[in-house]
Amino acid sequence: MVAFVQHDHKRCKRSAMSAVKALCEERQLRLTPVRRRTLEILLQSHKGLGAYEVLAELASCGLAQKPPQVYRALGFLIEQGFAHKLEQQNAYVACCEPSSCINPCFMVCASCGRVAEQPVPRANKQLVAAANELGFAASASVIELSGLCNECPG
Amino acid sequence: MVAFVQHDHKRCKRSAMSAVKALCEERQLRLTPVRRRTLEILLQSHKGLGAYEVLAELASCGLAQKPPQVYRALGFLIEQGFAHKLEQQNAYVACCEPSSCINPCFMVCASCGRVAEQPVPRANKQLVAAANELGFAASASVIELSGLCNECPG
DNA sequence: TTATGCTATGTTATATTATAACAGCTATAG
DNA sequence: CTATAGCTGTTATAATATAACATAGCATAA
Repeated sequence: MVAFVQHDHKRCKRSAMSAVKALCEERQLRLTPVRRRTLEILLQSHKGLGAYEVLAELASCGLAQKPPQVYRALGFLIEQGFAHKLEQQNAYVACCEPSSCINPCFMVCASCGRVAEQPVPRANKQLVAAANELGFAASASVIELSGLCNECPG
Repeated sequence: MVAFVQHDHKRCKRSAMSAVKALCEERQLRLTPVRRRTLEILLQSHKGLGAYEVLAELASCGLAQKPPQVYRALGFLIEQGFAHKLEQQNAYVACCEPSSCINPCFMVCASCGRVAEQPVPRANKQLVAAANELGFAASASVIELSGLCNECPG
């Protein structure tokens, strides 16, 4: 869940993947081979992956060869909240809590590149309230912190 | 200051520009014609502008013709905190408080495209604190809200 | 079964955003 | 003046992303 902390990542991947499967059934969506593999590739990594890196992986197992294919798969995953885009990096990460995640905050380590996703309900409330006071009705947020994780000495 | 609210934008531009001039003297930086004009172009607009839109403007007054030129000018302005990049849009905006702005929040209207910049010290504190608890030392933040401004009916 | 429509995939081509690398110019300090 | 540090100009190309259209798979209802 938090990339910076020791954890059983296999378990973490399995649980995200099975949550996604369940959500797809619920929503009557097709978790096709490309989509599924794309998610697996993202789950594999604790860093954000560029679209073309994902494409290379997909290509290496014969599932896609052209940019539109990976962008479609990523688009599907993002629309459904199964993955996120890190806007700072033009990179993509799997969502670690696909069934409950809204407006998360991403922490990106400037040294090792690893990314952790964390809900920040209090900060979100602050932001939405501040925006409301200016007459702005916020419907989505991008929150990305950069800095150093606990394993990378400053 | 807040794009969504009626205000005397000429005054607003003049004040940002003179703050930048002062800061450049203070910091012994050269506010060259390209840099100055780039800032003017950004100040002109309440929306984020793409680098190539800025370049077109610069070209139309004979100040630059090639991408590296505009990216250099934007790089300078951003480094100095005189402008910001909207990561969601790959667009650039002038900073409205160049002498005091840190980790601002941007509100981007999904309908009219206008952008407002706002300091959010409380939310920033929340975020940094939440990150610290996970052992992450945050040094910079990107906070961008999208939604509807008060002039755009939902 | 077969027609129908919807969703997903495959492919070509191209748009958009951004940077590397190097040559030449200019302001300024010594 | 002249050395130098920092800007500027230019070529070329990298990296990211999408439009548009053709094809295939699948669900379902006549």
